[in-house]
Amino acid sequence: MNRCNHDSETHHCVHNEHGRLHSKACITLVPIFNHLDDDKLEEIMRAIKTAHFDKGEIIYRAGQQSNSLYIVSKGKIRIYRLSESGKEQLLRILKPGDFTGELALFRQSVHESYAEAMADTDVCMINRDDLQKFLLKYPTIALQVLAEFSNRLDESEKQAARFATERVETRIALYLAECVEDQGGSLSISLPMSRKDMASYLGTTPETISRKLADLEAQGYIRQVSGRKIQIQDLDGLLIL
Amino acid sequence: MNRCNHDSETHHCVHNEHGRLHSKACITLVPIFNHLDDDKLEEIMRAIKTAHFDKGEIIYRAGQQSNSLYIVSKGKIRIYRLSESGKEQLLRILKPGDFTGELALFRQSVHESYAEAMADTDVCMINRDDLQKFLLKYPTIALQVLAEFSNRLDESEKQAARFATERVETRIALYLAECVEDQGGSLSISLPMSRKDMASYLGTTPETISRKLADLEAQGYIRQVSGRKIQIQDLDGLLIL
DNA sequence: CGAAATCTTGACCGATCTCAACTTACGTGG
DNA sequence: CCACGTAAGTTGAGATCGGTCAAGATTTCG
Repeated sequence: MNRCNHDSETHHCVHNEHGRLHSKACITLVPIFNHLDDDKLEEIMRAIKTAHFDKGEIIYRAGQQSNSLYIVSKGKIRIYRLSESGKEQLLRILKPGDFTGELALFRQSVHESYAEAMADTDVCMINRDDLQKFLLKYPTIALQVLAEFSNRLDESEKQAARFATERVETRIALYLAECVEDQGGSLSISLPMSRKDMASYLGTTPETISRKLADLEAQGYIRQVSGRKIQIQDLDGLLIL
Repeated sequence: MNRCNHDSETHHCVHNEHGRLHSKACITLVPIFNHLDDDKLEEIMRAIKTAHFDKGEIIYRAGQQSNSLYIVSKGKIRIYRLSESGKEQLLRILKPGDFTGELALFRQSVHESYAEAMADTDVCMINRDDLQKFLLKYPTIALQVLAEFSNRLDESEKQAARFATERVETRIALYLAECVEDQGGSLSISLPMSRKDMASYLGTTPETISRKLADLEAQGYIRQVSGRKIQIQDLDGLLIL
């Protein structure tokens, strides 16, 4: 399964011509670019390559040189870190339109995290030099990237502050609140990940997730419909735990 | 002590002309700008205002509109967050040359954190519109800001991953390792903050910090010289805790 | 030199992790 | 379409880490 040695991902299923088909759909998804006019989009699309990764494949790993920005056009990507002692923490899950690989792109450095395809996924890739060129040529893109980074930094600091100060039950409750979608009147959730990933994301264990969800249900805040389906019974209550 | 209502900080001790004196010294400290030639620096300095904050004053607080980028020219600034349940987490301490206020500047939004002068401090301020103007006019600045954001995001995610996966003792050990300075042969540390702040930064309590430092000393990894002075006896040992 | 703040230490308790058994859901091949 | 095997999720019991509260020691600074 270790077919991904250095650079393997850039050799893997890269289509340039055929990519042109996908890239438009892909790139217009991306907040960073979608303010641009067609000419500029066209220009950027010429620089884009696409690649496919099978479920379970590693797209990049910590320590590897970073060469491009990856934009998800289909599928899902798990971004995670390994801490000093080797334990894994799930940072986020990318959906179509999200991008990754930026961290290492703006410093002369290497990836700090791992990216793994959670399903068969297609990505659009822009290499470092082309991206820098576009950022200098069209500074509004840089402003969009700055805005995106700001959001992500805010997210990350918020998450860190929660780890530092909140109990597990509270972190779970806050996470549930973030997942809420209004389904015809009632507030419901469909969790985007397994208990194991949720535990990794929230800095706990699957067992504790199970127990705390059961507690929240017993206290009447939520109702567990099925494994990943949850109904919120008392959102305000959840938020003041 | 609640003299800082909305906007108070922008009215507080703003000097424009006299500021000109400080700004050059200040701005050349900042990695974001110091690649620029003198003409551009001059232009930027004209947009800079300076302000002074007394020890303990709040420079901005969460929920406030963000209007400018703050660059520390003298003193120290504590940046912290309040979590949902109201507990404080120390995010970082700014020294001269560091900047803050960026988060809210690149989105149309408000501060998420608090900034408090830890000593009498001078800051240089660039307001939002001027900054955007410079970023568009001199895209290399934007690239520098992107690099800085990348670093900060990396730091924040690393910190979050540590909270999520490492025990307190390990977090303390890793923090100590980051503070190490080579003092003529022997590795020594002088902690930049109180136990209380360190606890807030590392997501624990002052009591636990005391205890764990005592443990680390008992195990021969460190030697506590005085309150904030520590000698490292076994750095490798610390790092595999 | 003394008051106040900071830091340390102790005793206790609770939250959460670990390990293990058990149950449920899921995907595959017959 | 069902049976089976495996992965995922749940539950329980016990152990541990780290937090809380309180007392005592130390440092800081006026």
